[in-house]
Amino acid sequence: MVEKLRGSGCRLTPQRLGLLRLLSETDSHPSARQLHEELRLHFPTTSLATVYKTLKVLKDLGEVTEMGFSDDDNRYDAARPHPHPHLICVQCRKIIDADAEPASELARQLAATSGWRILSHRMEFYGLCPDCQGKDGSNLLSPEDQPNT
Amino acid sequence: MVEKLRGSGCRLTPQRLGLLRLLSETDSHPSARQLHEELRLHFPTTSLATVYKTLKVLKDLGEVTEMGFSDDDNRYDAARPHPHPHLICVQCRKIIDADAEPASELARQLAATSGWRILSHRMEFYGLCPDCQGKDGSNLLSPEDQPNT
DNA sequence: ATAGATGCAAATATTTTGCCGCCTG
DNA sequence: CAGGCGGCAAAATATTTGCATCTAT
Repeated sequence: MVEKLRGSGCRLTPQRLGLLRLLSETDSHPSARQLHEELRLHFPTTSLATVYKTLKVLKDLGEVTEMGFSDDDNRYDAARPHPHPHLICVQCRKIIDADAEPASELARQLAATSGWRILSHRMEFYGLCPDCQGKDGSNLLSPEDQPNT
Repeated sequence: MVEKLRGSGCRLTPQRLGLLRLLSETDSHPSARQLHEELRLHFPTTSLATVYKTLKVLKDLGEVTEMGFSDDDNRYDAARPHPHPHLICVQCRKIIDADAEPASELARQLAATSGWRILSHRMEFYGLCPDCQGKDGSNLLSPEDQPNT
C-alpha cells in the first residue's frame, strides 16, 4: 500500500503513514471521524480535513473502499483484493467481513446475462450479530430500528 | 400503500397522495430532490421538508427503501415485497432492478452458517449500462469515475 | 373541533475547499 | 528548493427540526 502511494508521486508524511497503519491493522471498517480520533492519539495535531484528503487519495488509487449509508457517516475498508460482502449489525453497527466467493459468482452470472459490464459490487446483510441477539428480550424490531441502508 | 398509511393513523393529504403516485409509477429510484421537483409540477407549493417527512413515514412503515451512497444523495425505492439487487450505471447513474432470487438464496445461506440473524440485505452491482458502453471510446475508467458506494 | 400536516427558515451534520506556511523528497 | 501537504476555517450539500398556520377527518 505504501508502495502504491509512493508509486503515484505521493509523499509519505507521518500522518499518512499513521492512517495507513490504522487502516491495515483494523478490521472494524471505521468512519472518518473514528480514524481521526485514533490518529490523534499518536499525532495530536492531525486534522479531520487531512484524514478526508488522504482517504480520497486512497479511494482514487483503489486502495480503500468507501461505504455510504443513508443516516450514518461513511465507513472505510482497506480494500482487500476484491470486493467482499459485509455483515452489519443493526443494533451495535458492527461490520464484519463475509466470504467473498458466492458474491463474485453472482456478479459473474449477472455480467453474463444482463448486458451490463459489471465493474464492482456491494453486498451487505443486515441483522443481529451473535452478541446482540437476545441482549434485549424482544425479537421484534421497532420501525425506527429497521436496518438502514 | 394508501391503506397502510391510513391504517396507521396518517392523513392522506394531496401532497402525500401525489408522492405515493410518483413512487408507485416510477421505477427510476429517484432522490428526494427529484421527487420534490416532479411533485411541484402538480402541487407547486410542496416543500422539500414535506417530501423528507413523508419519506420518513413511509420508510418507518417499510413501504419504501432508502439507499445511501457516499457522494450522492439518497435514492428511494417503493418497496417491492422483498429486497432485490440493483444494477447501477457508474456513468449515467441509472439504477435498475435485477432478479431477486439468487440474492435471497445467498442471504439464506449466510443466515444458516454465520451465527447472525439476517433481517434484510442490500446488493448492488456497479458497471456500465448498455447505453453507456461505447459512448466514449475508452474502456478504462479514470480513477475519479470509479464506482462509488 | 382537533390532532396531525404543511411550509418556511434555521439548525445539524458531514464532507469539501481555499489559503498559507511547512516539510518531504 | 519546489511542489505537494497539513491545518485551520469557511463553504457547500443533504437532511432534520421548530414553529406558526392550515386542513383532513
